[in-house]
Amino acid sequence: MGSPMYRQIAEDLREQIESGAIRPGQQLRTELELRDHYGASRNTVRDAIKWLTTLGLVETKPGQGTFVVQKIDPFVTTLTADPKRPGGNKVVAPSADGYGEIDRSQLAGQRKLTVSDPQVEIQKAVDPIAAQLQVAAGSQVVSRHQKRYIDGTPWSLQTSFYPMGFVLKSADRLIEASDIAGGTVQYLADTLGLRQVGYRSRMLVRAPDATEAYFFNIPQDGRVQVCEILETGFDQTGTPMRLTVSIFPTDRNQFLVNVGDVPEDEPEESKT
Amino acid sequence: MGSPMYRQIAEDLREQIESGAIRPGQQLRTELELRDHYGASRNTVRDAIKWLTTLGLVETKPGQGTFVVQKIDPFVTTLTADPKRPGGNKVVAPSADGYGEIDRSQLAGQRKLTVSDPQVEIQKAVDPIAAQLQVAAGSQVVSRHQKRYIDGTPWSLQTSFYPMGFVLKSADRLIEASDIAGGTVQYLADTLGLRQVGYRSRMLVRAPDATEAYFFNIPQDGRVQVCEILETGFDQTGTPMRLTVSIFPTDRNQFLVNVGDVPEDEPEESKT
DNA sequence: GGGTATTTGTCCGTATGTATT
DNA sequence: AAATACATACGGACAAATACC
Repeated sequence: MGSPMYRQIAEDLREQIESGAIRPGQQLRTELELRDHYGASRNTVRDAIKWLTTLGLVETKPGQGTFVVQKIDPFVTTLTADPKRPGGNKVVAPSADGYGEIDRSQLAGQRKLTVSDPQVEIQKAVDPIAAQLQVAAGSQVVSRHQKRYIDGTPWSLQTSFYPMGFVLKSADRLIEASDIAGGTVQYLADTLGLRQVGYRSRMLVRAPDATEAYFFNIPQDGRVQVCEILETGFDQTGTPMRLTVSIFPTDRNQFLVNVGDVPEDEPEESKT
Repeated sequence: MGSPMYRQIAEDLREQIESGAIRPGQQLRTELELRDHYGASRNTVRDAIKWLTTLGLVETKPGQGTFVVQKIDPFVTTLTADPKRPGGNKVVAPSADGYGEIDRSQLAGQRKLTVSDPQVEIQKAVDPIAAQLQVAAGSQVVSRHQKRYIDGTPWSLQTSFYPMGFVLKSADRLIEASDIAGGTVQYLADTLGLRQVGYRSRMLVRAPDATEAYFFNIPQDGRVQVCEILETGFDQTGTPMRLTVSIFPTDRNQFLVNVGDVPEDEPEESKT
C-alpha cells in the first residue's frame, strides 16, 4: 500500500464502523489502546481519528473518548409552499416570517417547534441585501432576526429584511420586537396591499461562522457545514418586497421541492 | 486569551485573508517562515493551517505552498423546471435525464455543458431506491448513470432509475448505452404514454465518498461536501416513474427554487 | 533528463494542559 | 483528590511532491 499509515488505520476503523461492528454512539478504544493495537504512535492514531472526524464518522469528547456519530433524525423543510400564504396553512411555524412551510408529517409526530421573539434592527443595506431587495446600497432596511428550535434543539437562524419605506407607510409593526400573528406576509398584505405572488430561493452550502457554530452547537472542527437560503419574495408588480436569509446546519436538515402534481408527502426513512 | 496558540495564529491569518491583505490565489508564507514569525513550532503552525483548511479558507499543495482559496464561479441549477418538460426547453443539458433545467443566463455566458454517454446497468433495487420507486425490494431496475461537466470541470454525477417493467414493454431504448434525444421523460411519454406531471426532490448534504471525491477532484481533507438530490418523478396516476439521484459538490454549485410568479432570473453576483 | 533546493506530508517521542468521571 | 482520556505544543527526522537550473 502506498497509502500512509494513518489512512490505513482510518480505513480499518471506517470498515468497522460502516459494517456495524462499532455501533452509532458506541465508544472507540482509547488512543493509547489503538496505539498499541496498530503499533503506531499516539500522534498517528490521532491523525487517523482526525481523518474520520472530517468524514463525519466519529466525534471526540475530551475526558470521555471517541464515539461513532449518531445521525440526527432529520427535519424536513418544504421549500415550495403556497406563495400566497393564506393564514390557513395546515401546519406552519407560529411566526414563520414568510419562510417555507413546515412539513406536516414531522409535526404530526411530536416534534415541537419554538421560535424566539424577533430581534429587530434598522440597518443600512449592504451589498447583497440591497441588490436582492433592489434598493439603493446604504439605504435603511428593517431586519427581523429569529432563532428557531425543534424539541429544544437549535434548528435554524432566520433574518428577514424589508425596505424601511414599508414602516414609514403604515406597516409600523414591522419594527416591533414581537411576533406578528399570521405572519409578516399577511400583515403586509393587510396594511399595504402588498400581495406576495411568488418567491425565489437561492441555496448554497458553506462553512459556519463563529456565531452560527456557537448557536447550533456545531463542533468547531468544521465537519458540519450550513445551508444558506436567500429567499426573495415578490409582490404583484414583480417588485421584491422581502428578503429572508435562513441558515440551516446540514447535519439535521433536509429539504423538499415539489413541482407540479405530486402525491402526499411521506418522508419515511431514506437515510440514503 | 484562553484560546490555544494555533487558534490565535489561525485567527491572525484569517483576518489577513478576509481583509484582503492576502488575496485569493496568493501564497501564504511558508510553514518555516510562519514558525519564526509567530515564535511557535512548525507543528503548531501546521495545526493553524489545518484549521483554516477546514474552514475552507486556504488549501495546501505539496511541494508548492499554502494558498488562499479561489472561489469558483458557481453554477446555478434551477430545481423548479416545467414538470411536463416539453422538448422545447430554452436551454437544457443535451441529455438531461430529466433533471432540473439549466439556468439560461449561465449558458448565455460561454459556459459549455458536456455529458458523458450513459452507463446503463440492470440492478436489483436496494432499499431506498425501491422505496422511492414503490417497487418490491430486490426487483430489477434500470439505472442510467452519467457524468456531467461544465467547461471541462466535473460538475455532477447523475443516476436515474426506472422500473424494469418499462423495458419489457416497448421502452427498450432505456437499456441502450446512448443518449436519448429529447430526454427519457419525453421518450417514456411517447412510448408508454407515461406523462410526468410532477416531481419531488429531496436534498441533503453529506461528505463525499471516495468515488465522488476522485471524480470531482475534491481535496481529500473533507472541507468540501456534496449535495445529494433524490428526485422522484410521478406520472398522471400519481405513480413514481423515475428516480434520479444527483450529486453536486457544494464548492461550485448553487440552486434556485421558484414558487409562484417571479420575475426573470438574474443571478448576477451574490457571493453572500 | 538529472540534480538540487524548497515546501508540505508523515511519523515519532515527549511533556504538559484540560475536561470528565 | 485521583485517575482517565483527549487537547495542545514542542522538537526532530525523513519522505514525497514540486519547481528551477
